[in-house]
Amino acid sequence: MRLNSKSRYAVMALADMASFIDNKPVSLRDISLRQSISLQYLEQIFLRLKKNNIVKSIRGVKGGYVLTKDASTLKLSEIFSALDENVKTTGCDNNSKKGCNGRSTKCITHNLWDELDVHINAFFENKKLEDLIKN
Amino acid sequence: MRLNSKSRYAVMALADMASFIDNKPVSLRDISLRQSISLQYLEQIFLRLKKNNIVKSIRGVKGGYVLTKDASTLKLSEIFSALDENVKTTGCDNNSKKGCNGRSTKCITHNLWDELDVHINAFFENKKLEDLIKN
DNA sequence: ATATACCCGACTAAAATAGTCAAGTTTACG
DNA sequence: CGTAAACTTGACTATTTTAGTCGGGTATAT
Ligand code: FES
Ligand code: FES
Repeated sequence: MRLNSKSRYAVMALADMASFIDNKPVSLRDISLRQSISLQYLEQIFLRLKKNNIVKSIRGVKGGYVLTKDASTLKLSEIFSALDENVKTTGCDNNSKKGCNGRSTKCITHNLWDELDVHINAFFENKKLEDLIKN
Repeated sequence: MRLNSKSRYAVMALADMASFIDNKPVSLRDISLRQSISLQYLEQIFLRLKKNNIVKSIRGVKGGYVLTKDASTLKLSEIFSALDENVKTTGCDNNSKKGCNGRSTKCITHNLWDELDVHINAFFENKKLEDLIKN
């Protein structure tokens, strides 16, 4: 099981922002340099974060991004869902009655993977952005 | 985060075997039919399981596979590692001192992903094959 | 004016995934 | 003995996902 780089970078970038507590906007260029993440990749990521109201943008010179909520209330699960990075270990469509094998009942492992999803999501639900900057 | 089909099928197939408690060998053909998994894919999977001593094989007519240990002691983590399906959410080489960004120190999110790995692995470590057949 | 910084859609090389194919070997059973 | 059932093994492939890049915008402080 891997984590994709978009999510990893998103958390990294937001943690970077949060560690500079002055509420001036932070430019992606700065994050890019400090964290060694491609600027153009960051732009892609922040578009998503913005659309999902995790950051807001200020355009023009001296512009950048600011967090819309405090790092102490921002959950990792919010960040992940903003990037469509959802945990899904089942092989079937969870919204359907059908199983991963195409049959009309769920397979013998379905409940296990369901439990696993819950287990992993709990981690993201309980972690706040703040938790990783007070290090 | 997804789970690959090899691991999912491996657990499914082993659970199938474990639910027939008579200790006669179970043929892949039977598992294939009961669980709707491609026979040839199962062969590939069981090669791995055999090499890692999770099952043993009996060749020839009336042959098949049998579990080498009891379902009550077989941990999911053993199955996963047999298939090289390891949890790894960090972006860096954990054995190296270097960070995911190529620098000489670990990045600001490294400890978080490390914690996540531990969290997920704990699930596989605590789950036994038996847990999913007494349903 | 102009440089800084966000905005956004399209594109792509490389890797991973989810299998299939083909050609064996071994052994129970009639 | 012959044969079918079942394991063994390596190679191959189509598709999808990943991890970005490219290129052309628009807004605004100075
Ligand atoms: S994983 Fe949902 S039915 Fe198999
Ligand atoms: S994830 Fe290990 S250094 Fe970034």
